[in-house]
Amino acid sequence: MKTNGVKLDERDLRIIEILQREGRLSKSELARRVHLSSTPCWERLRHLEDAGIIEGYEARVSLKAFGPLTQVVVTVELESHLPADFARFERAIQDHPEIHECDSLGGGIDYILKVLARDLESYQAFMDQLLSAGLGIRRYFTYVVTKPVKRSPPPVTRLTGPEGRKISP
Amino acid sequence: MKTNGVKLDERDLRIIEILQREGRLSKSELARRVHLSSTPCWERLRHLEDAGIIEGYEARVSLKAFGPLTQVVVTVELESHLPADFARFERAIQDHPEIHECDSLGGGIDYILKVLARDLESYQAFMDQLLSAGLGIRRYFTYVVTKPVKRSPPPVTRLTGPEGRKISP
DNA sequence: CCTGAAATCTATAGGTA
DNA sequence: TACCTATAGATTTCAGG
Repeated sequence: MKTNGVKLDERDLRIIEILQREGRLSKSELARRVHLSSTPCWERLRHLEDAGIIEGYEARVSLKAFGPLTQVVVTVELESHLPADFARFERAIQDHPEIHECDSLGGGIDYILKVLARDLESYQAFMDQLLSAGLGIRRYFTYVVTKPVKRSPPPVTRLTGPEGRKISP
Repeated sequence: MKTNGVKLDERDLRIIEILQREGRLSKSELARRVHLSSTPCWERLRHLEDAGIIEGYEARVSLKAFGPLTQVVVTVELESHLPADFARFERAIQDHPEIHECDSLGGGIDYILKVLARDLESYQAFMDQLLSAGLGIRRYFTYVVTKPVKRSPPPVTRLTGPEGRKISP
């Protein structure tokens, strides 16, 4: 990984913070918010994007609007922990849009998945298919999401020191 | 909840799909992509936003760029399952930006949290503080995220029938 | 759903401290 | 280096068909 560090000052962090919550704000309004004229603000934003600090922008969709839908959290333990087995599982995960979140975990659970399905029946049909795919899944646990309690952008700007800080893109 | 259903056709779903991945696409380019001129496309988008189907837009930030950071998945079980206890816990969750995801679950775990911290030490300090806050947490399990495997927009447009479908906003 | 046009925004050029 | 103003070209928004 290249570690050509980049200094981000308070203004850069503020730009990030604003766009994490209002991703489609116009560049001119953004400039107003951070007390800059449009050019330097535009240059800062371009830098944040080019450096890969801002990776992209996403519309956030209301699941309720499309409801009824079923969200499920699934924990997965694999049969075997050889690197090739992990790799095969992780590759397969990418092919299934139903799985929209997956993290590898330490501490007794190998993976945690977040699955979106029309209902529990189609969730189970999906899992049956996944289990039959020869991915070396030893066991899994299903936890239905009964209520989404909170979803907010990762607080990256709060975890960086108060003064300018090196960032590795 | 008002259930004034709204019909979404293929074009609307396509608009949603595109903006879920390219949230800052210009409206004129969006119109090009869905083979419309800019006015009707603009009207459709405005409707999706006004109806709350598209809730907002977010910049996606690279956690690696801000690294080293520690992501932790935490499962929580409460002492007591009275509605007031759930409510108190859920209210408290909102006040902590470190917790950027929280879902209420069925199946033996009450809540699952996603916590972002600078390192394991500050994660533990945060949890100690949360445990001392009198939220009725009986026990919790910590699973460090060793590798983010996948993150993609929820596939809402795939879960809706092929023809126009009623949506409740 | 279209065209057209005024208001606004974007991206760049050129200049100051 | 970091900021500014000015401006041509693109985009957004809306009126009218």
